[in-house]
Amino acid sequence: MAKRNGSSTLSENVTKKLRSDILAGQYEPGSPLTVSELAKGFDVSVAVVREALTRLATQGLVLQNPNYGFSVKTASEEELNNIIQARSLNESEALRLSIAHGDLTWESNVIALHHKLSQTPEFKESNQKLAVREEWSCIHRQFHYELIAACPNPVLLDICRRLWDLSEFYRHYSPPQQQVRDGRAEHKALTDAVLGRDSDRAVEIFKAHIRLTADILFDNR
Amino acid sequence: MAKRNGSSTLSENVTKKLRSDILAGQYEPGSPLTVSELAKGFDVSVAVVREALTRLATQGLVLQNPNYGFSVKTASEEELNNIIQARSLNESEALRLSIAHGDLTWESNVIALHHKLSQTPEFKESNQKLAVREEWSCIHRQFHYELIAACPNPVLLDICRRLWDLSEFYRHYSPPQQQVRDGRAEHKALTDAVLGRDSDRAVEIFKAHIRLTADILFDNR
DNA sequence: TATATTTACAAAATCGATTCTTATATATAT
DNA sequence: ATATATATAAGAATCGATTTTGTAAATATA
Repeated sequence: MAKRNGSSTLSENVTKKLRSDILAGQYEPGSPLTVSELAKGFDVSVAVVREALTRLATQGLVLQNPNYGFSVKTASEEELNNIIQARSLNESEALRLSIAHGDLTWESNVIALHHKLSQTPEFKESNQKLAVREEWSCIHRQFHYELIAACPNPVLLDICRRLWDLSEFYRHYSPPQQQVRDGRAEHKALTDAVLGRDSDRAVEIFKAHIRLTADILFDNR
Repeated sequence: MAKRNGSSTLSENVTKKLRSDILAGQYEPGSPLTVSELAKGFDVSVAVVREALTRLATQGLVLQNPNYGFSVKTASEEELNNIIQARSLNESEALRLSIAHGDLTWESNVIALHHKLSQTPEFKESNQKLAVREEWSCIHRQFHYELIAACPNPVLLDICRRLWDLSEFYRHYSPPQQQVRDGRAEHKALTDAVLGRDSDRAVEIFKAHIRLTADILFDNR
């Protein structure tokens, strides 16, 4: 850090790094984020870190208690359900609109990303336990985002993006998955429905897909 | 400003003031928000204003161009339509959930706020033109928020709150209304449907209500 | 004249230091 | 023993100054 490259700002860079660190599970949920410590770690001033934390707090990934400082967002099954419900609502609608408006280029991108996703391993063996690979995580996100990318409503897309971040948070922090389901089949079916312009079916599959994700995370049966 | 009261922070206060100023139409859409000027105006340091602007930028009321500064959000008919679409989706769902979960206290609050709203004049004559009264604006907001207050999903409610701010922005900045419709009848019908626990009807009225609001603002026929 | 380079300036971004808050520990009083 | 008051230290919030960036005017170059 400490040096600016091109036209970006330190605040922007620190915000991105901090966000991806939090989403990648670098910090425990609820653990304090001390401004001065982070500033030392990133080798920037407190103002920069403060601005980054303020951004993340407004987005809900970080909590802010006035005069008490910042902490990583906490996790609860109840909140995950609420996030899934909101995502289900907004991403389904975005998906419908995307299917209705997508052109050939969009179709091609969906196919390309589905292929990429299907060829990328989801887990890695590290220290006896399964860990989600960051690369897969990234492609998975791109795939889901591409599905709704043709939605012509940026306001809706922005909501979807933020809700995605919130669910992504849970993917890394929750108790380790008991079962490993085959997401590949679901992604394939979803892609087929989308390319076949079958909105109802695509939405149906999508809703089941994210519902199941939540269930597995907290091991509901 | 310059002095802190109780447990709140300067940043919080400035954020609130700035937000309500923007929503009340104090600044032109797209006009620059110079940090140092605002700091002088509020009698605080630049850091405080910067933090406030960062928050508002993350919420979409302010635009931020890296190394170029902040400006008030711009307004377009297209964006208003997108906001209305997102609001329609989220607030309708929140309304359904609220109607399904609301208890007696909630019912009473809805009745109380509807009464208050119905007894408050919407416009005031100032310099030949109609201006929205801030007091009405505030009660109107409270009324709509109370309708969905019993929704048990805070994530959804937060989305609704933000989208409300974005539409509120348009209420003050758009070209002056040609026609003055009677919102009272609509609010009455909406309240009746809600208290009668008729979700479908309530949502139907609500959607028409906000659709009409957008149409009038940009004078669509 | 048109284009490129330099300079000057205003405002943004960043910094390091100072002032406030809160929580904890210690002391004093009931 | 419990409650209240005081001291202290860690960290948040704020400040004013410094550095960097982008814009526009001025100058130089083709």
